[in-house]
Parts: sequence; structure tokens; C-alpha cells
Amino acid sequence: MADAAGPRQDEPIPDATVARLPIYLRGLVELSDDGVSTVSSVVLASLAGVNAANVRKDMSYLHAHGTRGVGYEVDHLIGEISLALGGGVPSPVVIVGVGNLGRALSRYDGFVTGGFPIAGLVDADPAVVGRKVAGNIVRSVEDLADLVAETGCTVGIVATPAAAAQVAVDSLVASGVSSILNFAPTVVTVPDRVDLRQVDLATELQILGYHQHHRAVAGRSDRATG
Amino acid sequence: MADAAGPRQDEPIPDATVARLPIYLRGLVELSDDGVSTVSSVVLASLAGVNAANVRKDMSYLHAHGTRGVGYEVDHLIGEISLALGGGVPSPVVIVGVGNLGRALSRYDGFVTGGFPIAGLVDADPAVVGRKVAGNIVRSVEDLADLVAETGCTVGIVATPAAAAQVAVDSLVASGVSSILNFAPTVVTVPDRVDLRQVDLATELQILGYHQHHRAVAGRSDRATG
DNA sequence: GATGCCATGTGAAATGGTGCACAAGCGTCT
DNA sequence: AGACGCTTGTGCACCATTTCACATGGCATC
Repeated sequence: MADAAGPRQDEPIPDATVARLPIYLRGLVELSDDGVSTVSSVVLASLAGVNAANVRKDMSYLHAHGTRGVGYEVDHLIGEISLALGGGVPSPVVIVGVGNLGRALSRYDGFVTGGFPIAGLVDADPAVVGRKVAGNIVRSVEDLADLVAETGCTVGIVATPAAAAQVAVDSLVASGVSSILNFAPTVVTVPDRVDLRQVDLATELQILGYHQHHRAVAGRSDRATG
Repeated sequence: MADAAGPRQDEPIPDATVARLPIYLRGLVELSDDGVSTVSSVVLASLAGVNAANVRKDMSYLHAHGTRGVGYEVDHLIGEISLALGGGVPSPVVIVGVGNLGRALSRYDGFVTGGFPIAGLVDADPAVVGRKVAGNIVRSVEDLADLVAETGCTVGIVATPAAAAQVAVDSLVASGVSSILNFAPTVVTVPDRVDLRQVDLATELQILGYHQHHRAVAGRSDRATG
């Protein structure tokens, strides 16, 4: 039974699938809370807003098999997905930059619920250092390496102004953090061994703006040609 | 010569390109501020963190041509990209939900700078309505339609708890908003004519968590096999 | 025990995006 | 004026992802 104990993760899960796993997980937890024990790919797909075949293929990457004619066991899927997404072990995160966004993020419930408790906050501004935010004392950015070492946290969130983002990222990398989520509106670079994700609030609106503008233009020429 | 007046937008710009345009724009504005008047695809690519051929192809979609042997005119590109991203006309946005995240978003400079001034804030909680946040009086969610009509705003930001998100989205749609940015950690649905983007903070961390976990597992089996 | 229904699992086609490699063109220098 | 170097613009091949369509197989019912 030894080789059946762990999930076969030799072949990596496609990025697109990984990005959907948290969505599935949320839907499944909701189902579980409602007392639902079995779910079909069609239902899970509608919960996640994707195609049913896509769900089935995603589950096959996880080696999370269902039962033909019945569907998938909700609790089993929750276990498999949680396992894939970090092994169910909470990863504490450190937030760099305690401005508006940093404060909001430090109070955001979803992080803790999702298995990412706040290990600490740091800021470069001496006026902010020492203040208490969301139950955490803000420490100096110089203490970052110590904080990371003390708490063993491996994930860093950058919520600094754009100008300070690369410095913040470099400090996080130097402190041994291996995953970084950057909210600063600028492109930053990291070594290969570090995983970086970018969340760009203004950019999202601009993308919406494109579609809105384009729709308006298309509408006008529709009227002109029709 | 009427057909040469406007940009030929018959063939739509690929989504992947649209998503990069704001990044280009930021880099270009920075260059312009530094007094740089010309930029090559290689330089712009390194600023945006993408491939140079990709930059050139993206620009060709915009019909923003450069000069061979020289590069692209920075100011011209800024104009073309701004035009594509909403025609350079500011789109006021309304924020629904004035919790931690809503407050942080309402104070976020990047929105205003990016051409998305805050038209107003609304919340369902009577305890919050009437309070002043970031220079705006919070109004009741019942006034949403009025607010949208008064300000002519076409973009809505949802920063409510997950449970209230679909209601908030429905209200926005009913009020005539045509683009929605949803920060609530839940899948919401909109009519076809409305454009929806999802920003999911906890999900981003979970995706990072996958890679971290996977790297750890791979490392362990490397050691085991090597 | 056999039969029919239903949902999974997956091969294969279609789609969308990326990056290479090179021809074409512009400016500059001689 | 001519040649050269540099950079654009793009055809093409590759890769990742999505989606369809259907064979496969379990469960319930008769």
C-alpha cells in the first residue's frame, strides 16, 4: 500500500488547473456545510463558473477520482484539493508595508481562513513602527529577517508604494521567503527559486475600461452599419 | 479618407494583450517623465517583464507602429494605449461595501491616477451610512441607482463579504453599471452585456501555496532519488 | 442476474498565445 | 549616392489549455 498512500505528483498540475483549485475548494466547503456528500462535475462546474469537462480533467490531474454514475465525494475532494494546495499546513505570511492596503490586508479574514495567518507586519516608516495594527505590533523593516526566522514564515506580501517595492521584494528574498505576492503597481524581479504573483488593482480597472470602451465603439459602428 | 481617421478596431485585441497594456503604459509614463522620447521593443519588454517579440506583436494589434531602426515614440505609444484603454475619458467608479477593503480601495491613489475617480461609496450597514470615508459620505445601498445616475459612473467595485456579493452585483447591474470588479471571495454571475473581473486575494496566496508545497515535495524526492 | 441510466475519464480537435527567426525598411555615416 | 547597422513587423511552429464527444463502468431497478 506504500505507493498508494500519497498522490502521484510526478507530472505537475497545469497552472490553469491550480488557479481553479481554490475556487473548487470554496464551492465544495459550502456544499459540505450544507450537508451535501456527493457532487457531479456539472454542479461543481456551475459553482465554479467553468465547463464540466474542465472540472473532470482538473480532478484527474489531482488523481481525485469520482464514481461513475454518481459523482465525486465532497469531503474526499476537499481533502485532495487541500492537500495539493499546501498540504493543509498553515503558512504564516509577513506583510511589508502598512499603508491603507497593508492594514486592510492584515485585517482580511480570508487569509487566516485560507490557512495563511499573519506572522507579522513591517514598515520602513519609523512613525508607523511600534504601532499596533490588527493585533500585531508593526516592526521595522530591518527586523524582517529576524521576524521571518522566528516565525518560520515563507510567504511575503508586498503592500508598499511602487517605488519601494523592489527593495521590499529583495529584503524578503534575502530573508528566505520563497513566495511573494506583490500588490505594488510595478514590475519586480525575483530569483528563479522564488515564486512571484502580481495583483494589480488599477490594472484590473483599466482592463475593464478597455472592454467598456470597445463595446461602446462597436455599438456605435453597429448602429452606423445597421 | 474617413476610414483612415480612427484606429481600426474591427479585429479585437487579444485579451492577453489587453492585460499587458496597462503595464506598458506604466513603463512608458515613467520613461516619458525621465525625458526619454524613444523606446525599443527590447527596452519596453524588459520594463514590462515580457518578451520583445511579444511587445512588437502587441503594438501591431494597436496599430501603433514604430520606426524601423529607431523604435517607438514614447508619447505616441502613451496616447495609443490610453486611447485603447477607455479613450482617455475618466470613468468614475462606485464602491459597494465599506469594510476594511472598501476603505483601503477608496483611498487607493492608483485608481484616480489611472483615470478611475471614486464617484461614491455605498454600504448596507446603517451604522456606516453617513460616515465620511476618504472624503466621501457613505450612502445607503438603496441610493445606489441614484448615485450611479447622478454621477454617470459605469464601473462598480464590490468589496462586500462573500454572502452579500451577488446581491451587490445585481444592484449594480440594475443600476446600469456595465463593468464590475469583484473582490468578494465568491463566484458571481452577471448578464452577458456586463463585464466582470474577479480579484481574489486569498486565492492568490493559495496558488502560491501550491507551488511552495510542490517545490518542497519535489525537493524531498530529489534528495531521495539522488 | 440482467438491463438501463447516468456520470466519469479521456482521446482528439480546436483555440489562443508565445517566441523564434528573418525579411523589410529607416536613418546614419562615409 | 551608397552601404551598413539597427529595429520593426510578421509568418510559422510550438506549447498550453479548453472543449467536444464518446467509450467505460458503477448503481439501481426490475
